[in-house]
Amino acid sequence: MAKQKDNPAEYKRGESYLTHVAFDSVVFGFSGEKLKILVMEYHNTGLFALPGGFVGLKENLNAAVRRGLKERTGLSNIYLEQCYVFGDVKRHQPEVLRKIIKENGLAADDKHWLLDRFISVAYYALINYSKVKLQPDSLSDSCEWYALDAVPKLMLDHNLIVQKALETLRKNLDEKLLGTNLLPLQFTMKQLQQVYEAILDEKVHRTNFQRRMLTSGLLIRNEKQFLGKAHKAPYLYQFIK
Amino acid sequence: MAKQKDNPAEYKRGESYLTHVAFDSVVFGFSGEKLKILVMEYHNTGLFALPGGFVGLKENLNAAVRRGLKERTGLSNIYLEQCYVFGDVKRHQPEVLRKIIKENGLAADDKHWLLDRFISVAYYALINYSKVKLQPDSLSDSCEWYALDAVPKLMLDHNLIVQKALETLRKNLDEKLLGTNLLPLQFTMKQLQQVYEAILDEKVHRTNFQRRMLTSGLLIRNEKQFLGKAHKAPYLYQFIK
DNA sequence: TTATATTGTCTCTATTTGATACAATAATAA
DNA sequence: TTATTATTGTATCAAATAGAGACAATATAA
Repeated sequence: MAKQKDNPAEYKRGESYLTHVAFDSVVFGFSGEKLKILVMEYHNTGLFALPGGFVGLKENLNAAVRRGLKERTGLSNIYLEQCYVFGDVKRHQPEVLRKIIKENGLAADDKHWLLDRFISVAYYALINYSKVKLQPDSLSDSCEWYALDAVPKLMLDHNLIVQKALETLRKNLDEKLLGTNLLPLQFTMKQLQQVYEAILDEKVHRTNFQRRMLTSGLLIRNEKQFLGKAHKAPYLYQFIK
Repeated sequence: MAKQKDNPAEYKRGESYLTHVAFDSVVFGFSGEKLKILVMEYHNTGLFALPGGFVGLKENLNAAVRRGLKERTGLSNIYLEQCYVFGDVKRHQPEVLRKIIKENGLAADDKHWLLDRFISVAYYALINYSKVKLQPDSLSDSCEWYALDAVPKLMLDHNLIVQKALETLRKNLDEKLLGTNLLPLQFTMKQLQQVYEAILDEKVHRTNFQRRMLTSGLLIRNEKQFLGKAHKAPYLYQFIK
């Protein structure tokens, strides 16, 4: 639920956002054969959180999430899916938010809109890791990639959100070769296999995987990729839209 | 987004609910070999809507939805799943809500909380049709079953919500024999097949369906059901929890 | 030229799915 | 009592799909 907007007065009073509604994004990237997600860290608090934000009074929910992602990653046209709404009362922990507000030199009176209860709509996003330019916002001093097996303890129920996002991603993985969203436009079969293995967290049989991908009819084969390695060069594939 | 609570003053001012957050439920039942859903009609307005409601200030989102369903159907322990959050600006149509408020003799001043913009969390529920005792609320004069192919034009984006719920249900149909939630505790294979056919809106191959269900290991076979028909009596099955 | 690591294809088998045949049977009609 | 009828449950084909491994092709290094 990290903030992403920075317009002074309205922002402080929360007048430009829908009250009680927030969103959080689990942004997946793939690098070094690992699945990673974006995590923000707040100034001087030791608190980690998922990138998120609030919905403008005249803004579509999905558009708000895209705006947030754009501000953090610089990317538009991101693959994005809703995954779950977290609406339990116990996720309301004003003391946590108060800490963040205080450390940022804002007035943390009890009426501050950030101290209210929020329902959070969770999304997951799949992005091309190498295209991202990370941008923290004014409340946080970093926005960094963390491998899934090294995600720190996050505030509120954000670790739960990560779990739910991963489950949803796994469930949806096969429809239209979702995994390709984590790769550049052109990729080798091995890369695609590694993405699958990272998401499913299990090994995949190489030649059967290759057969399945090729017979899916969703890939087109391009020229070969010569990397100067002492073995047969792989073809480059790309997803057919 | 039909209201479901009736406590006078607070209700009018909306002080007991989270602002901007609503929920709508697509309640599926199975009867007469058809899939049906619950639809409410508002007094004197010709407006039809899904049963829904709002979330208490100290109430879990999921609990609010269960409360709503309990009030409408009398049932607890309903099978319930989130399906999507509808958060577009264009679903905000205060004139529609104003009409409902007016026809119910309430003060429809421009500040009425119902006229605000709402994000709606859509759920679908699967219930045992024969167990339901329908209850309209004070704003609506009916709460009735409609076959899926005979659902009237609903207010706002509620027809879209129905569509999304059906899609989600179809996608989830196979996990843990979802369809059994629409049947009594014990049922014949034919009934289960009819539920599948109603949900998928297509015929299913009888003996292959039977094989698939039996090998799933999720059904236990009980005694036979003798209905006095001039043919072999079917076994009764039930879902293993 | 040979060796090496990897890629792409093929094959063999096992499993799952689709389609059909057929025996079992609860009530009814003869 | 016996034959008839509409189903139900099971078995058995073939076709499609998935799992496991063999092997040839090949881009570079030795």
